[in-house]
Parts: sequence; C-alpha cells; structure tokens
Amino acid sequence: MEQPRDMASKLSEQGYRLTPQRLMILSAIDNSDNHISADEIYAQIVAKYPNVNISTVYRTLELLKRLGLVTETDLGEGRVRYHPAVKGHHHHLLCQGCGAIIDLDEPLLASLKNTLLREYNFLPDLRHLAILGRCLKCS
Amino acid sequence: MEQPRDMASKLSEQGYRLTPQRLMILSAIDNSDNHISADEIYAQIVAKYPNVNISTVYRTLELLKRLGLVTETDLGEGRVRYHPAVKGHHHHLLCQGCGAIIDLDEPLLASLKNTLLREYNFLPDLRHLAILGRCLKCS
DNA sequence: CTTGTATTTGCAACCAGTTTCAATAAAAAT
DNA sequence: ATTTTTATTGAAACTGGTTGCAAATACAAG
Repeated sequence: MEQPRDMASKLSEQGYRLTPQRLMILSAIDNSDNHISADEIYAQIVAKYPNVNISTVYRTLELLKRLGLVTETDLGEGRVRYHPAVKGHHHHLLCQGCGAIIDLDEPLLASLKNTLLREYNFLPDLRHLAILGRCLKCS
Repeated sequence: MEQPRDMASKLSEQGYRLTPQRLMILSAIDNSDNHISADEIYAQIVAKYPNVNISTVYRTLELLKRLGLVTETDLGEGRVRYHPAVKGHHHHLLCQGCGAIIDLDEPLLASLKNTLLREYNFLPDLRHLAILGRCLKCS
C-alpha cells in the first residue's frame, strides 16, 4: 500500500521530474482518506513551504489526471475533489433537493459502458462519476 | 412553436417578474439554434442595452435551470452551454483525445435511469448529459 | 394613478481554476 | 565540474461564474 511512491515512480517512468512540490502534492492526496480538494492540498503544503504556488497544485493535479493516477469528482459544491485512482472507482448519486450523497456500485455502469463501446465505438471514462438528480423524498 | 412566450408565461405563473432583461435573455436562448453560452447571450443583449449586467444573465439562467425550462451541458470547453428544455433532450459523447462530439440517442440512457430508480430510489437528471471518454481512434 | 413592498438589478468584490511568461532547477551533455 | 537543454515553477493577469448589498423597479393593492 505504498501509494505516493507508486505514483511517484509512475511519474518518473514517464519522464516527468520528481520535484519536491510534486512529491508533497502526491503525499497529500494519498494521506487523505476521503476526497481532497485543491485548496486543501495547497493549505497543507503552504503551512510548511509558504512559497509554493497554488497554480503548481492545479498543474500537478491536471498531470495526474491525464496519466490516470487520480480521478476527479464534482459533487456540486463549487469545487472539484480528487482521489487516487488505485484506491478504487466508485460513483455518487447527488440529490439536488437535500444534498444527500448516495454511493453507487461500480458494476452498475458496466452495461452502459459496454453499450457505448459496442454501438458507438466509444470508450467512456466512467471512473468516479457523479450523477445529479433527486432522491425519493425530494422528487 | 412560440417558445419565448411559453417560457415567459411559465415564469410569471410561478410568480417571477417579467423584467425586460429576462425577456431579452429568453428570446436569445430561444433564437439560437444550437446551444448558447452565457457570454453569447450577454453579448447579444449588451449590444442594444449596454447597462445590462452579466450577473443578471447568470442569475436568470440559474432560475430557468431550476424551473426546468433550460438544460445545461458542459462540453469541456471551459464554459457551459444552454438549451431550451422543450426543444428536446439529447446527449453527447465527448472524445478527450480528438475533441470529436458524437450525438447519442435519448433512449440509450433509459435503462440506466430505470435501474437507478428501482434499486436506489433515485430519479437521475439525465437530460442533456455529456459523457467524457475516448473514441476508437484515440483509445 | 399613486403608493407600498418584495423581487430584481447593477456594481464591485470575490472564488475556483487557467494561462502567459520570465526565472529557476533538474537532468543530460561536455 | 561546468555548461546546455528542457521541464517546471512562481507571480500576476485573466476567465467563467457567484455573491452581498444598496438602489431601482415590477406588480399588487388602494
């Protein structure tokens, strides 16, 4: 379960530099149990190294996303949250009425995925999806 | 097919005021064939009435969304586009590799919708969804 | 046709995230 | 060890969108 090293080695395998900033960002992501936001990562780092810039955090997250090392979820709170890809994929149903978040099993979307692949030659990225709508009480 | 009047009357039925700003926004949305962005609506209006403010456009779009009169799609271009709800629902597959946009049939998501309703008591809002991923060439 | 009032607007400040560009630092070449 | 190349960073400006608040106005009641 040595995630930060794992992500770090994947970065360097692909020719990206292992800068102190990147390593700090990786361990912040990995040490957070739940989903972490860019702000939270930044706040954690800036406490020790005040000259690190928020745009570096965003750029690194962008890179990690592109390499498939983290996934992103928009839970409708006006900011996006990040999660290490290796810790598993999952989905959320987000009620627009009461704000409830219902976790969703991964395989539920498998059939949609297959259909899109078969009928549209399209490989959807359904890791960590948030579907908006309304729960029974609110609809 | 008298859309703006239709949306306008729904607004006033619900007790919302029919201000000139709102009427201009409604007709801008309705006159655009394709999906229109907040900027585009604003640019159209400000050309005739320079003192109208962009935040009014955003506030009105928010309201129309809440009342289900327009739907919103994020095609990954860094801004969101709007579409009158009565003009029909449709979905897009958006390739992250080449940027291709594949239109998707409405009923395809019906089975997902039913499953979520049956197994999770959740009524998803799947009008005008954009699914990110990769087309065959790019994957 | 005025008056009262709650809704709506414009403005300015703000927020999350992105971009440009010159300065810096890691790794490669000498 | 020094230089060169190239990736990365910090700073500042910018983008799309939101929010708080005082001023304005649509509409209902008199």
